[in-house]
Amino acid sequence: MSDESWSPPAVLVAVDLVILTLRSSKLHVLLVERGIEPYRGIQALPGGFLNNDQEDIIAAAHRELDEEANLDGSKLHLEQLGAYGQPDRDPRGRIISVAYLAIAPHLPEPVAGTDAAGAAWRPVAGVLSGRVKLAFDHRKIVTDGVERARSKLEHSALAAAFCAETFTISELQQVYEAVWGVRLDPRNFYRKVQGVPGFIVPADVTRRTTKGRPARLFRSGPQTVLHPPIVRP
Amino acid sequence: MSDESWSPPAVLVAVDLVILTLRSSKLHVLLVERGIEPYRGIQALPGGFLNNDQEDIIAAAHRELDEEANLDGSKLHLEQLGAYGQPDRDPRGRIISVAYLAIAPHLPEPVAGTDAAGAAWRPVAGVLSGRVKLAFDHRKIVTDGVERARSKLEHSALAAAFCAETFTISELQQVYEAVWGVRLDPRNFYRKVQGVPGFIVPADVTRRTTKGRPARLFRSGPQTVLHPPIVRP
DNA sequence: ACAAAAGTGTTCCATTTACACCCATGA
DNA sequence: TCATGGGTGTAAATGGAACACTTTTGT
Repeated sequence: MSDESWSPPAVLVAVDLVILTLRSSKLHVLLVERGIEPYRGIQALPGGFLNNDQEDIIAAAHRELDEEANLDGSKLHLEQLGAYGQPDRDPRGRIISVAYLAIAPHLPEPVAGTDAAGAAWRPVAGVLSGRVKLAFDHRKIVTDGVERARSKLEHSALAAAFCAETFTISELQQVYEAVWGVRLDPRNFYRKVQGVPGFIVPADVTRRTTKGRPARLFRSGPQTVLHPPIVRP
Repeated sequence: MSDESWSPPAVLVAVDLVILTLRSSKLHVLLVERGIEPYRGIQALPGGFLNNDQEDIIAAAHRELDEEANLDGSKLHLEQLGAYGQPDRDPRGRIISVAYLAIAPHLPEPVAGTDAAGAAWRPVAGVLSGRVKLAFDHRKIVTDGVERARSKLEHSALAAAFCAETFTISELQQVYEAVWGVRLDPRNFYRKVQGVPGFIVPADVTRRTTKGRPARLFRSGPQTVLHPPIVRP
């Protein structure tokens, strides 16, 4: 404390990404297989170190999103989860990771093309249950990310980030059902969502059709906080 | 990326504390006057650098809580707010700050004795409105901390952390009113709080008295998440 | 015509709100 | 006995859950 020659320790800062999306109505997270030690061959979150000491942390998150997941970060939802800094979390030394939560829309493309070895969408259920082993403290980070997403569906317009630019109300319902892991009544959901001013706005008279009566299309509205909220059952 | 000799940049990591408490039924935050440049003489959050490269971040927060605010960290609520890492946030160079939110009970003691120059409880209203100037990005951090507290009052037992070991229901109500900045009906609040199983439990038949009918005393219950929640009006 | 999904109306029930009222104590 | 805050009862308003029912399309 009173040591004049003392100077604060410098540490390495990494960024890790919890990228969630919906595939066949199930919640998935993007994982990569580690190509180097430690945890070589084990699944891990995409991420990496800051590029230089002038790079903003969220800019590094955007960059990794592009490099490792081939996703245009400027378009999708990205928010900070927090800092993970247990001294022993990385055997290479003191590394503090700032984790981010990203939500990717369900794109028609088959898989995310990436330069990282073996990047793949994995069902979140397998990760949370512990059936999929993760490197470092990444399972804890995924758990926190999923809980954040679950919580934010209630009070924010986050659900729309899982959808394409335009979407039907039942597509939106599938987001809530997949993330929360519950079944919702389509009729009540329909009105509840419509009853939140500014959450979703009608997109033209356009309609899309698969089977049954075509649904109206909507796009994300101006409101980011939901009044009233869509509450979990 | 493909540069073999590249190594990640090391940065300095600091911890900043948003310590909230209630004084005369108003929400206050602990600020210190900076004794050195940059921002000498300006109000700032208590905080400091990691002690060494083995110190856990939350341990550093506990230590600063003790050093700068003379508060026993083991007893009060402490949770991470997030990492603040804009490259230009500190003119001395690249410093990433991990911010924590702490809730201190309203102690009978006059002021928190501290070794930092001019530590004092300041009304949060003055800080949020911009009337009190803060160093670095600390105003943003306080804003985030207060919003976190407001939000967590709804779904968690955080409010009890503002109170002494035992408290009356109307004291608990004052917490909600001060943090949310609203008036609540005492009669409905009384029942609503009692209707959440495990939130508060009766403490003996003991009672305290000032004016009017003495109130029953309660202590914090085992439940940390509130079912049903206490919702903001 | 039928299946399937979209969208509407309505009933029932739990929760919330507003407020009248009673209780226990100090001065 | 009066003022003051603690605590209870209750009726009206609100909002959510459940579900019957109508609409619009493809086959």
